[in-house]
Amino acid sequence: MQATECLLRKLQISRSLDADDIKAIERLPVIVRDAGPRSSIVREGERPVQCCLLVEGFACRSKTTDAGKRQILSIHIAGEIPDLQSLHLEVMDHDLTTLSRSTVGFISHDALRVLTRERPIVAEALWRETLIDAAMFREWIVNVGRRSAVVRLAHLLSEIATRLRRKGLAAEDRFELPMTQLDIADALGLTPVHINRVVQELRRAGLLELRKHSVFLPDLPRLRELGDFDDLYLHQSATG
Amino acid sequence: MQATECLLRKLQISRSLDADDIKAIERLPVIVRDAGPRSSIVREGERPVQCCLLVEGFACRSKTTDAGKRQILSIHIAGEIPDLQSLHLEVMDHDLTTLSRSTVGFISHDALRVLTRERPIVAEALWRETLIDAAMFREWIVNVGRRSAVVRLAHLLSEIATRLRRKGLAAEDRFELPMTQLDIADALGLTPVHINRVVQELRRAGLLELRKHSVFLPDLPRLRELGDFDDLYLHQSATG
DNA sequence: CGTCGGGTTGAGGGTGATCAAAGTTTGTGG
DNA sequence: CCACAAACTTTGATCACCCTCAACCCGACG
Repeated sequence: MQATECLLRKLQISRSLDADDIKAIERLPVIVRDAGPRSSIVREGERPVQCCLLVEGFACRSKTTDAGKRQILSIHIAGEIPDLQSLHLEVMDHDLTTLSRSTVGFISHDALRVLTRERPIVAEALWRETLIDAAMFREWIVNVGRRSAVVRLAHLLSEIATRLRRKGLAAEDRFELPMTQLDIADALGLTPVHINRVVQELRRAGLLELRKHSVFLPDLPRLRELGDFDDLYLHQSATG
Repeated sequence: MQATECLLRKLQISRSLDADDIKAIERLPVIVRDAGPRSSIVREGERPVQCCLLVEGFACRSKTTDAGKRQILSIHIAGEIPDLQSLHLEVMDHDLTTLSRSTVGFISHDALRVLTRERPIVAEALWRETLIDAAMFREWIVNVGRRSAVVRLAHLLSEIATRLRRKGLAAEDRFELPMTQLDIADALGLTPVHINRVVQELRRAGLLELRKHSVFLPDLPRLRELGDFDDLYLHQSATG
């Protein structure tokens, strides 16, 4: 019950599920497990029979090119189902890996399919989640395709801060982020060396304090402006 | 009836819809219209009440940064519904524009919602389409994030060739592509000047003939290899 | 025939990559 | 609690890919 709670919180933000919907979700059989840091949940090429609900911790999706370069596609926080797409896409086209030590809940595709076929409103809420995912991918494309290194980093930090805040997982300007500078580099399509320099640039500008894995953003408005960040693409506003 | 035909062809590739499903889709009220080249279909910030079925022609989705740089997010060909996500995301987070003169069919959200609530299998087929969309975004991120200019272009051409072929819209190695070099630049996160040089590099390598808008790919296997292209992410294989 | 969008070419510059090494923190086992 | 290894961060020097700016060319179209 605890595991599905965070899922419920997420889905209810945007949809009004009725009491039966909520009960049905709470009845979902979830197998909860702990996962070490940097452990693989699913890999490209596999055909999962379950989805992974991230109950606590951080995870990321990534692909690796023939040349061996890794590109991180998205960062995931508690309450999200990073591989929901596997419900209708038979084979994984990317990897899903934890960043921090995490607790994950596995929900079988069968159970989810029963749920979504019987409860179209729940199906729509889940569908919507995958659409928001896609919206975040679009913004990610813009970030790596059309912005300079500093702006990319400012944007990434702004996004994570905003999402953590929305979920009530952290203060907006201060949170733990279990990514190394190498991870950040792979997220932004840059090299770790250059990330280091850009981090220092943000530090000097008074926009970032980063020690180990703890982030403090002293001036979020300016960071957002620098990062060309507009949260429209997160599709969380009250009005829709 | 003609307009929904191409949609049906698409959905049936991956799903076995029953006769009633098919009838229900055929009964969808579609308003068909012609659209000039480079005309806007929906813009960022709008709240569409309909989806756009691309019956003929090419379209693309794009976003523009504060700095005024455009990033193309995807190319769309006949039979696709580039803004299907608007069914569950109230406001557009990007633009949808035609590339060539096109014919488009508009289907109201209301009609689609009725259809998907009554027919879960159709809903799943449409959901799946949006998931494939997301998979293409992921690959696009890798393309702009981690590949060199030549490789990016080779990849883009390989993808378009493969998709056109799959839909039976063109021979795999020869097709019309109504994109200028500026469009290609915006798709790959590069400048038109550099695209021009890279096009010439592919020409010299005997991998591309590009005249006006007609593309010929003399050696697709080598182009695919150069472009690091693996069609897994298109999720079209017979086995899943 | 002139204009315009788009393609092509050249020169020079800058952002970020690469390579290499040293410094720092974290974790582990003695 | 210390010693050591491993992982990560930082710094410096050099390099290359791609950008910028600018001009010219070409074909389409009025």
